[in-house]
Amino acid sequence: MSDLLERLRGRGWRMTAQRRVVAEVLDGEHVHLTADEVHSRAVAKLPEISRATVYNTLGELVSLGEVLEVSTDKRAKRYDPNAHRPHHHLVCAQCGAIRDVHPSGNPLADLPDTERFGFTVSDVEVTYRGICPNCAAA
Amino acid sequence: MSDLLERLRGRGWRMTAQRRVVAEVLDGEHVHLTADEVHSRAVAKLPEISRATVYNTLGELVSLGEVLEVSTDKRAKRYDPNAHRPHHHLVCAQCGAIRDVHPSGNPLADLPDTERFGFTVSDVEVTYRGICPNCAAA
DNA sequence: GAACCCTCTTGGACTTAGTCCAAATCCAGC
DNA sequence: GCTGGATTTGGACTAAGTCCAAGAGGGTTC
Repeated sequence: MSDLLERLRGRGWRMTAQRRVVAEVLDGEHVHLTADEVHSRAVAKLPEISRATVYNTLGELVSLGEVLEVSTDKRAKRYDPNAHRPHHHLVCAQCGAIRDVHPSGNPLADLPDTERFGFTVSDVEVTYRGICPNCAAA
Repeated sequence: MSDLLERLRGRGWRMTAQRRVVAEVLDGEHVHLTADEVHSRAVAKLPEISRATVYNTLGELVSLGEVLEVSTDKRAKRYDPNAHRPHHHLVCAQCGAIRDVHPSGNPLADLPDTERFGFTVSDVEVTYRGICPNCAAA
């Protein structure tokens, strides 16, 4: 993730302790954290970091394309540090667990021109829903 | 939509003025309304209906499978009365407009067993993102 | 067609997720 | 080291939705 810090510096980011911590948290575990989870992990490393800063930094990372926002219909948005490898999500309808998956086809190709209504379509987001092995066993 | 009312009665629903109004609102315009928009349209027909009732009724319709919850990453969930014809959504990244679309392939088939991690996958939700003609012109 | 039971509705308080802002802080270039 | 302007802070605020106890009103029964 020092790569990430480099890239950010290259884009004119002023490097602060807070931003470094947020980046470290995202890099540390490749799970899909909510903003609040990022915040509490960040507080563990830098007690005086504020919620507002975490939101700011996450927002900036998203608009730079370094991190993806995922909204599987749960309450809170989640942040996915795996932005550079395109992938989709598999969500357990019961416990909310999320896994990254890599399907074979390209769903963009499945949308014929007649179904585009003049839109310039640039992106697809696919969410598979089902029951995870844990919940199925219970 | 009297069909819908029939189906609901058949499932043991007590038919009240409030529920009828919510069903009418959803049937009236085939757009994707937020709960609040449903509420304000319902108030126009039945001034004393409360927000809690609208939320309750929408939740019941969703769990009966008569209406779909759509969460394109905007703030609020939207409700899609078109639950009986499977379809996906095309969302304008700028103005948030939503259109129903019917792609050709079946994305479920694109997820190989090796990418299912033991999940019992039952559903896919596909959201295409782009810029609508209106916003592109502006 | 009156009475009753039980489901629905109400409205207001509460929760959760996130945004905003003015004042204080602190990075980076000189 | 100083300084200017970008960042951070924390607390108030907003939006969306949930919860609950009390009251209302469907529909069934006689």
